[in-house]
Amino acid sequence: MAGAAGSDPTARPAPVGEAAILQAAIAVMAEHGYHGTSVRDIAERAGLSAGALYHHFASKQEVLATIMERGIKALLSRTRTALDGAGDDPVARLRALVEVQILFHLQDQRGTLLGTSELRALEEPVRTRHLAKRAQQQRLFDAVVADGVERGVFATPLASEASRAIVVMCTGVAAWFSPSGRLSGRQLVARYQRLALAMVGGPAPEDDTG
Amino acid sequence: MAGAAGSDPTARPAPVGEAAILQAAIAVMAEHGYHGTSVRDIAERAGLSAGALYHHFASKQEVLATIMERGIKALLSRTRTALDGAGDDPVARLRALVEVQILFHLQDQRGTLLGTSELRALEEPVRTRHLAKRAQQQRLFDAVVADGVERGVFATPLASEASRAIVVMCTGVAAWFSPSGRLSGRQLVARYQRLALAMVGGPAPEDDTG
Amino acid sequence: MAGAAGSDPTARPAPVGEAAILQAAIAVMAEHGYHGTSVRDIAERAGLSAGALYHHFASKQEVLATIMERGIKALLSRTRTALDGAGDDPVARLRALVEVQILFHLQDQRGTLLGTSELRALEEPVRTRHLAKRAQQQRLFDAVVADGVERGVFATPLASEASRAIVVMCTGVAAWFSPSGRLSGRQLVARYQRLALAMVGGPAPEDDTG
Amino acid sequence: MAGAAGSDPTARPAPVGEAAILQAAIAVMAEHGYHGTSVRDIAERAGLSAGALYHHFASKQEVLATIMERGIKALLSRTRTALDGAGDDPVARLRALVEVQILFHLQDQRGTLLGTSELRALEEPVRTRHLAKRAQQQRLFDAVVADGVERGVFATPLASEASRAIVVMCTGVAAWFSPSGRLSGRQLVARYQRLALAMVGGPAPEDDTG
DNA sequence: TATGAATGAGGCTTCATTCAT
DNA sequence: CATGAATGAAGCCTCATTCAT
Repeated sequence: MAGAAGSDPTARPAPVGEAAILQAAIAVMAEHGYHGTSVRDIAERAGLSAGALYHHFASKQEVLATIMERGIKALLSRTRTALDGAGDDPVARLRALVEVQILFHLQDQRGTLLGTSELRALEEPVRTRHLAKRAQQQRLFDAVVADGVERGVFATPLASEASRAIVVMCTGVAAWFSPSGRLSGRQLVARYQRLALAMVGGPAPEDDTG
Repeated sequence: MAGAAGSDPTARPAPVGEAAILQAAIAVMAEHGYHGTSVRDIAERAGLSAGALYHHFASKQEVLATIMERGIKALLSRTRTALDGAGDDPVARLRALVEVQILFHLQDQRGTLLGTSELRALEEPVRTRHLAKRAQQQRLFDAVVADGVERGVFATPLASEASRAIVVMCTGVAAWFSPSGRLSGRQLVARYQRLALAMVGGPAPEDDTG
Repeated sequence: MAGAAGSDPTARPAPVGEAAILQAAIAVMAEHGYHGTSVRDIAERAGLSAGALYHHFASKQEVLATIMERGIKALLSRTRTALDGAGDDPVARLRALVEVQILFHLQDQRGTLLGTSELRALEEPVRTRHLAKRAQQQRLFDAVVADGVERGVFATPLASEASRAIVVMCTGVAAWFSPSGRLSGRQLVARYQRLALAMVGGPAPEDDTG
Repeated sequence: MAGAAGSDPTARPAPVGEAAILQAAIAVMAEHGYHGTSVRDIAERAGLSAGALYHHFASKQEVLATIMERGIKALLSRTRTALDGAGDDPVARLRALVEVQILFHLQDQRGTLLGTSELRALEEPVRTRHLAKRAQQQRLFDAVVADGVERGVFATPLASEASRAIVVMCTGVAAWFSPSGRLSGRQLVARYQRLALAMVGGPAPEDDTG
């Protein structure tokens, strides 16, 4: 069994209980969607019976809500942390934003897919709360871009469109990126940083495209 | 009844039969997804009984397949037509691509949402065919960008990333655009054209942001 | 099959649809109670699948509500009709009340059992409505007894207790009466009429105990 | 905590273990019926977990059986004790029967409701044993009434109907009596004694209706 | 074509019961 | 004794699909 012996200190134990269910649900729901996934699908993948799932969550909907809430909270938190460590320069701040956005969505590709496609399956009031957090996240980008424009570092007349497009394109990587593909995650970050700077009319970087 | 009298020559008659079903299905499935939508939901919205739907389509899956196939074919066709009329200049060609991409997704916002989120619900072999068409569509963008780079009109070292990001961001408008919002469709086109040019390192345009 | 041939003109056709379901539900629920009866139990007894039941009723609860509402309405209606035909004499009126009460509960023993034991399973607001009708029914008895007392025909100082006890004892016959038992329904009516008159201190009748 | 300190010598300690479970089960089952009550409902109300309940009873059915058996035994025993203390006079004996019957059902209204409505949920062979005890109880009334008739103290020609009706009406008080209502238990006893005597054609009492 | 009843599978959830801790 | 996680059966209900009318 996975994680049975103590031989490999780096091996994570197979998740149990709540964690196993959430992980299974992310995997299955990302593939088939909320309505296309049955509680049995989730439970089977998590290694327990359908009924047992209800010892950890009150409903299938609560499973989705938990996934969505944790996901957006983690993204917001990591984004804020990145900004805190990025200093004052708008270029550095935008690059930090793109980096964390790309890395986050790559590490949690399936969660991201869920987050974008299953918003409609989220019931109120969780849905409204979730949308508010997404708007917060967008505003973090808006503020950096606006600040750069104000200080003359970014030259675009399309601050808000650029800001939204950057978020959209960074989120979009989750839909097509493959870890076994042509580019590594780090390379992708570098390229999208450059792309983002181009979109806001920032200074052209030295060659950093890996 | 809607569209009964011929008084208003611009009023489209209420669609019937197949057309009514497809229109209803797009509306309902865009909101709740394929698996979140029942045949009854579609039929009710189309104004007939669930059983009657089966006189027009063999299955719910066939309804989805029809929507998806028609959608991607129309997009490809309109894209090709736009390119045919755009002349030889890479800038004009890219602008034409962005224009048709944006306008198409705005005119059929719900169909676009379906196309991106319900690919997973499409069964083989339709799914593979659909993916091939999407790749064709992407390659039309890739070719224009690559051509521009080759001819020195576009300066980006990230041709393929930019090309994909342009498609992603244009498709993305369907998810947030509101006809009653700040920008008209035409203004949006102008701004996304400029944004796209910035992404590929094209020549900065005169001010055209509306 | 029941009702297949036209040979017996008195044979009622096997009920179908709604009627079959209600009849089946009364039978099964009277035996096992609302919560002890599954939708499948009802459907099987009615000769259809569990799913088909939902073409006729929105829920199991609606089946119960229909049974209960029809039952109490029929009882009230028959009671009022009986009073209308009973003339002015309190003795005749009380006898009419007892007669209809007994006959009704004998003809629909299982429905009566449901009505008394499954009130608790009835959800609001149907439950409150049902209780109001039951109170109306009781008041019809109360009025006859009070009138008899006022006019000196009944001698009891316990009008309201007697009135309630009469209703309780008449309703109670549904719980123990057997058509194959010692007494016929008509005999039972005669005896309970005499008993009721005794309870209100009415005039002793000639011998009418069958 | 309830009953924690010994300060109030009249306060009963909160029941624990078996007693708590039985008390909880009576309360919950009287309201929702056997099948409408889950083991969890009982356990929660008794203040323990569902699993713990199985340290005290082998099954939900055993809980019901225990309640029903203890109830009918107590009623029979108290009835016999009352008869033993009532002397030889049929009037006194019938009054004693009614008194104990009413008081018992008032003290244990919910248990009585269970006893009448959940007989059907009782499995064999407990059910048959229970019915036998109920018949015994009825026969105690039958015997007193028959004796009174034989000795010319009661004048009714409907001995067995009256006897059954008396039991039914006395049991029925559990369904409607409210301690906060118009009548006290003692008053109710007096009135039902008078009513019972009227039913058997016994001698009219002095006024004792409280 | 259209309907509405029917079906059998499957959906989410609850249940009585067991058992390791 | 008590807990809480687990299970397999079952409960209510919805679904996609079929078919007689």
